[in-house]
Amino acid sequence: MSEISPRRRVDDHNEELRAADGRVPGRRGRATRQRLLACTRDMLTSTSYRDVKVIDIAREAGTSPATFYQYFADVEAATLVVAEEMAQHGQHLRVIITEGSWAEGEAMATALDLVDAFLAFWDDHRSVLRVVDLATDEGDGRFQKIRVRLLNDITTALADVVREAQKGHRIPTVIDPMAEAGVLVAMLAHTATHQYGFEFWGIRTAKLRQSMARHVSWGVTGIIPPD
Amino acid sequence: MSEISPRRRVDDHNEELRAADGRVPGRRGRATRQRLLACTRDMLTSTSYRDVKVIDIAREAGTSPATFYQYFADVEAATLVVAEEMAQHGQHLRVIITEGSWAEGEAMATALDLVDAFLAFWDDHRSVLRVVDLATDEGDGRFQKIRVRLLNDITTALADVVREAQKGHRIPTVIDPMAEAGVLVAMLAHTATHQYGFEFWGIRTAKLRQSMARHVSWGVTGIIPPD
DNA sequence: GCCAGAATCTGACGGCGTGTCAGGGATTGT
DNA sequence: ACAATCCCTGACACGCCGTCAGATTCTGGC
Repeated sequence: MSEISPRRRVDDHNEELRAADGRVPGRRGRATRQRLLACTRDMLTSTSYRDVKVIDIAREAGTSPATFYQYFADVEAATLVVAEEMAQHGQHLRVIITEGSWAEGEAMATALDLVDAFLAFWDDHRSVLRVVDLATDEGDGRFQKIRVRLLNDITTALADVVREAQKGHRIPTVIDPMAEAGVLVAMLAHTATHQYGFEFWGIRTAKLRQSMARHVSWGVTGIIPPD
Repeated sequence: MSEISPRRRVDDHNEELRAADGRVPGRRGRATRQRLLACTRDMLTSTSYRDVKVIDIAREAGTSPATFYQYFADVEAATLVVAEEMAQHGQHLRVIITEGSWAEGEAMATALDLVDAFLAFWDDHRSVLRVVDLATDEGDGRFQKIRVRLLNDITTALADVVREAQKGHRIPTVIDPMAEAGVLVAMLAHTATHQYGFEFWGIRTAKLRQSMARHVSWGVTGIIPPD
């Protein structure tokens, strides 16, 4: 049938994009693709994951289901791209850890910055993050990869701070820096995900923020924060 | 059409069970219902949540889709019952907190017991728990209720320990006991959920266990655990 | 054991979403 | 203006959903 075009140049973005039939999409095609991605993101926030239908995304984007399949194999494939974009935006969290001061008297403030950034980021991307979490947990390697890309930088950055504290003998060496950092990230991620649930049963976010920052600060420096 | 039977006696279980047409199911009916529930549980563990179909559950249970709808409105309704059963089984986690000793020198051991019980419980029920998490996060009140029933007892039990430590001035009173307990439970829950993910990228469960127990122990008693 | 009546199950059907073509518009370069 | 290329969609076969009416199985009284 249709032979693969020998022209494989992509002078456009970073990746080699392909439509279902092997074409390299042009300007109009890429615009449609972006529109579909945006609508996927919207559907994800307004609809239960189980009920996100190709036909709805297409309708919302003012196009037909067949067009959707030109660019994505299924809803999951589109979601994957949306998740990838989100992970890109998460890189700034790392900077807070590496640039901030973890010295005595300043660690708590840095920890609070980190907590705030976490809560804000999770709030902005909650709908995508919950799907990433679910799919990762179900063993989907592609989503797991994204989740790792997002969290690994943060975890290793925190682990570095732990190692520093271990050099100063403020944290026992039996503690594994990566495990310690991972546990802290887990705490941040889960609390951020269920922020609203906590509020719902009477716990104020301000108080959560304080408890979290306290654990982060102590966990990575070994110094008990001042009251 | 069919009037509701005036016989409302239920001398059987705790709840008033009704089939789709208002009947009170007898022995055979209840057995079928249980079979469908078991198969729902199985499908949930072997299939991505999005892809759990009524037709598959029915086939697995050796019956027809129409029979499924006799007992449940949809897959979600059956999942809800499965989740409720799971929450019942989680009550034993509370006992570890209330019965265990949080005295200096013993708190770390109690914390380790709690962590182990958490990891084991989450491992047993991972597939149901991830759906509960997703649905809760999507704003489904029924699943949220179950989640609360499961976690609230644990959280309040931990909060009580925190309050005790505050009386002894080992934890500053600016800390909100429920917030502190909630954060610790979040840490336990999230780490337990993604246990395999951690292993996958080189962090041993034994080390996670240690870091978590350390945070729990310090968080509720204010005492830095011995190395 | 037999039968009426209740309890339970299921075949069949209309409706809707999926995923795939082939073919028809739209856009671009010349 | 006219190809050549790019992009979109109508139409279709398939599969699952959710609901009946009616068939099948069970139960208690005789």
